[in-house]
Amino acid sequence: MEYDFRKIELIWQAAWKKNETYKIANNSLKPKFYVLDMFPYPSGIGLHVGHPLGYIASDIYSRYKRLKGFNVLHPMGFDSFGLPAEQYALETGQHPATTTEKNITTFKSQLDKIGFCYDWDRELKTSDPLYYKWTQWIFLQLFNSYFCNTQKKALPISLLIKKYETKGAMPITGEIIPGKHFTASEWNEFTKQRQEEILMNRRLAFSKYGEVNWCAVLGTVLANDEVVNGVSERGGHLVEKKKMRQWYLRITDYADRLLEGLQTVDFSDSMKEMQRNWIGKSEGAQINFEIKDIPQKISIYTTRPDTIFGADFMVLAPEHELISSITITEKQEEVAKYIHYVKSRSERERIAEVKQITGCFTGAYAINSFTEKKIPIWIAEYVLAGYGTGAIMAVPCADQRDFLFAKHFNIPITNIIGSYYTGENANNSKEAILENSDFLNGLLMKDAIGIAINKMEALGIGEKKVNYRMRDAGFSRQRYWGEPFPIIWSDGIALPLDAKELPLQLPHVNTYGPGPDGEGPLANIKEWSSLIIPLQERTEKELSPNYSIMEKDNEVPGYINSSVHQWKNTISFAKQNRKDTTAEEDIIWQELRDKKIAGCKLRRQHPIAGYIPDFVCLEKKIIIEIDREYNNNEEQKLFDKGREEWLKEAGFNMIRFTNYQVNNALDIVIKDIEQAILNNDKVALNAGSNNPIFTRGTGVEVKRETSTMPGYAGSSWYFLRFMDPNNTQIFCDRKISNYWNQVDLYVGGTEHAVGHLLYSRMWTKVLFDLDLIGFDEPFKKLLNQGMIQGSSRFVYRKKNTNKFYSYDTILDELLFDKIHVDVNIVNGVELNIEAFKKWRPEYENAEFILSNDIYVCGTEVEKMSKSKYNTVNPDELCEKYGADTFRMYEMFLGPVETSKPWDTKGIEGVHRFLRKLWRLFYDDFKGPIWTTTTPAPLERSGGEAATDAELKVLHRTIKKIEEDTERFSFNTAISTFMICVNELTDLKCHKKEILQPLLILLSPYAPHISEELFQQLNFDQISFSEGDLQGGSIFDASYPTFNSSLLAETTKEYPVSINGKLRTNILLALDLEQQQVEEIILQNEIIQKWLEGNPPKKIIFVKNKMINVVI
RNA sequence: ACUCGGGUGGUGGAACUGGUAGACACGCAGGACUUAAAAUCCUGUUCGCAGUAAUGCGAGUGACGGUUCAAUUCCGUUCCCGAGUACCA
Repeated sequence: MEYDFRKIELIWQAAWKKNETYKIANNSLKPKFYVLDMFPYPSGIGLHVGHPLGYIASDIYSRYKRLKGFNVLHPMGFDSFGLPAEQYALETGQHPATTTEKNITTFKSQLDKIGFCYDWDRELKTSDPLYYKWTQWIFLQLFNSYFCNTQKKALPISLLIKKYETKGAMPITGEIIPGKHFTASEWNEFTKQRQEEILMNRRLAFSKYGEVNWCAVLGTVLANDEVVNGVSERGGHLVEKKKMRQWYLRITDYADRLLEGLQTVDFSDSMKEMQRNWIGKSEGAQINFEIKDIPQKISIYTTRPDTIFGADFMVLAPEHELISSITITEKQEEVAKYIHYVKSRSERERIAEVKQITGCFTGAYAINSFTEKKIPIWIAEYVLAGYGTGAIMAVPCADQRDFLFAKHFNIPITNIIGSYYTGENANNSKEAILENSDFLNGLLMKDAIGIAINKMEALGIGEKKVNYRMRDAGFSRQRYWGEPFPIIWSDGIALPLDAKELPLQLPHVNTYGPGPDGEGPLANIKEWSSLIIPLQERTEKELSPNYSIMEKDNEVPGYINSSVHQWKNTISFAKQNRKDTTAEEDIIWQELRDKKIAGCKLRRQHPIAGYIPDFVCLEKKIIIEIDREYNNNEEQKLFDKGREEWLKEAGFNMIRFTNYQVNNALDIVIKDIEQAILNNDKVALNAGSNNPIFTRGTGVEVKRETSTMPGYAGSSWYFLRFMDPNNTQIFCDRKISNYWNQVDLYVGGTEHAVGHLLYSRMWTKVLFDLDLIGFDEPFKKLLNQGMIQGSSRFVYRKKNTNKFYSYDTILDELLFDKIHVDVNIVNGVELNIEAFKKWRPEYENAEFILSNDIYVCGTEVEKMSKSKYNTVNPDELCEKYGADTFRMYEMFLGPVETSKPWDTKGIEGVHRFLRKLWRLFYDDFKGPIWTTTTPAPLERSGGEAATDAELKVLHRTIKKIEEDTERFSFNTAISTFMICVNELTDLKCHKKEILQPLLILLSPYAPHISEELFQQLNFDQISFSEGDLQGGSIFDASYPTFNSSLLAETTKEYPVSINGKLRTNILLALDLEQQQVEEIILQNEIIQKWLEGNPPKKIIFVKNKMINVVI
């Protein structure tokens, strides 16, 4: 019997699914282990060979841990909100929900072919309302919390309000600053707007005016990475900064804790470093300078307060707010000109011309409080408005940029560091002894820093200050395909929705273009965003319980509205309706007819009072309506509304869907229906009826927030939802999150180093502070996967001809067109000429100039991408070699963390290994050849016990595989398997005693073949050929235990070196001591040859290692 | 420019706290089986020199230098490649 991997893999994948082998319980006596892959975005292009690398690594580790006796959580889901789907929708008109769903299906089928052990019952999609309900809920927690600076943690904002009401906001020491401090009674006198404004300054999720990249031509706001060199990535249109109301997360408050937390997690040094750089903490001083003749003060930030006496000028950022008030009259024109110049400079120019020195003097002078010295105040673009205070004191002798600036504008330079300053360059050393520095004279600079700050604090002119480079995280996007904010704006006040009003669903739209004034597409849907309800506009008639659409309405199929006495008529209409259905109703009915949701049945066209709903759940009193075209008719809308009100009084809630939704987002429709029935907490799910307005809005200007949340919203907490994915009461049950706790192993690429990882770390800390979870770091250990690059192939066509020259015949590449060729039609570097001719019609008649009868292609390592024709599809490899081979080859390629180019060629070697393994069990002619000493009833017998040599091979393998898997060194583990199989083949070992433990070791790496052989070894033919796992899966076997005594040796082949250079090997007993060894060594012929009769200077002997003779 | 990684055969890579450099695999060369091919198996394969050969000698982990009985591993200088950050005061 041959190794038929196609058949084997299909059987076992189906069997594992059927037997729920990967289903994981939330409670177990076993210790827990949580392995997680970074949330993938389901792109439309599908997987290439680079994507599964990390998934395979985490899969191996999960299976290994399971065998080691852990309860292993290893889920998978999709970060399914995001721009590409929306972009695609803009281009093709297909709804993002539809394309996303399609992509996920493809993605999943690709993953399944590789045989991962995901518990698919826990699958998540961030765009699923049942999921983003909780994203919105957590947002509300952030909105309703503030960071307490004394306790250094998040607290409910209600505590802050209480404090303001009773104590106000007063300084602990020092003066009251108007606008910042207030008393309790002042607070209570403030208008609602003012109070909300103050609270907004403390909320962890807050809204303020911020700058966005606005592209007038595209009429939309662009993300930073959509702006390249100051123009839009698409189309190259001009992008300018525009102030708009935006949402932010106050991540800066968590900067210190994010830094401290890094010490408790096991991330790579480079990863921690990146995060530290991003946070960019610096300690220094904020110093206030008086301005000559002007009452205001300039506040500057510096990390080197010790150099204050070397401050020869001040520099303000061109955006600094004091500029207009300090500039003297004579300089005003010049300053205005300079500011205009700076504004006109595009981002591109500013970056490109970093070295160019520009600036402008304001004519104003600051005063050094220690010396009363006048210091000129300049403006220059090298000072950034966003960092520190947007103003610096320039110390040219100690800072290179200040130095260049001073030289350029001929500003005299004061030397405070003696010989450390050469006049050629600035010197930023902290080791110099200060001169010309008043009370700091004679001090070492690094000692002077603290002394200077103390003095400034004592004099009240400055204070110690910590600065961060990190900014608060922008949290709104003017886009459609994201979570809507559960926020209503009413007269400038942001009102949160109530938790029970969640999820606030994304309304379905037909166009995805931007809204007015840079708002997102949602702003176009007035019936969703605008919440001014014409309550008073409704007529008496509509509100009356007896309201009905009269006889004429009978013409409208599907809708009958009558008073009670028309009941009989109604029933016969209902019967008729059941026959005359619409296509959309049929679609829904197919989905729901036999499904019992929460034990409830759904009926179709079942009369309720005088009304015949499309579908109704009588038990839960929920009506489902599918709206058709005529429901958009204004008159019809009024009728519908009245009907809805009336039914509500009868206790029926109505949810509505459009035909469009049914046709394009059926899964969401079904899910909504299920949830409405499951919850039955009177939460109306449909956007139109989800309306908090009656209690909260003032009715003047009430509208929903039309921005949506960014991609990282859903991915910041998904690892928690995986623990308890179906909970309808809370985002994750506390008992369950206590059990699973942190992610023990998190696998993913470095591209998420600062974005996703920082955000999810912050969210975790907030949830921890609010006592919603019991740990404050999400990921205990991070394993970075390297990128798999593409190895591109090129053909060379002589310019203006159709002649292709083999790469090694080419002398001057410039005479040729270098063309990417599909790597799948190249074998190594040899082009498959026939396939190439068929590849593109224009190459059909191509001529080839060969070398040694073959066409050699050029090669280059590039990013793997469709456009470079260097992608390799995992499906094809699984088809050709099997998933086990594919998995092992990806791992065999090298360490998981390093990037490397893909080369399919080596895959044969791994495949050969699996076939060789198979041959330990099966002979092509003889069939099964394994033997056992203790045969099961149906097993072949007559085997002998394993020999010492065989046991040694096995146990050496156990030891090494365990060590290597434990340290994620999968490539060396695979080598070890190869060595083991090679050795067992040499030993002609076919003993179950040896082979079965080997299969268990191998099963995390090659699950299909291992399961197949394991079942064959233990159970009868009939059961395993059907994929029957009655006898238990190999994944529930227990891991072989390593027995060190089997490896104990009594002798060793010692390498003997002369002066460190290996000369010979000598077999010695391990218990020999130095002296005995020396005696033996000196007898050795080769050693004697090298000694040439002289005695050795020294003999170094390291037991069980080596011997070195020094001569 | 700064910070962090990394440079080992024709290729991917191995060598764990300094102790036999090149495991394992690809590729290549030769051979066996076969009418032939595929598949499979066997042998060789860091480079140079000498030898029919077993083998011996020399060089060798980007380059140069140092520490050490011994360095791919530790230290210093330098070159190259990759990643991240970028006027951050």
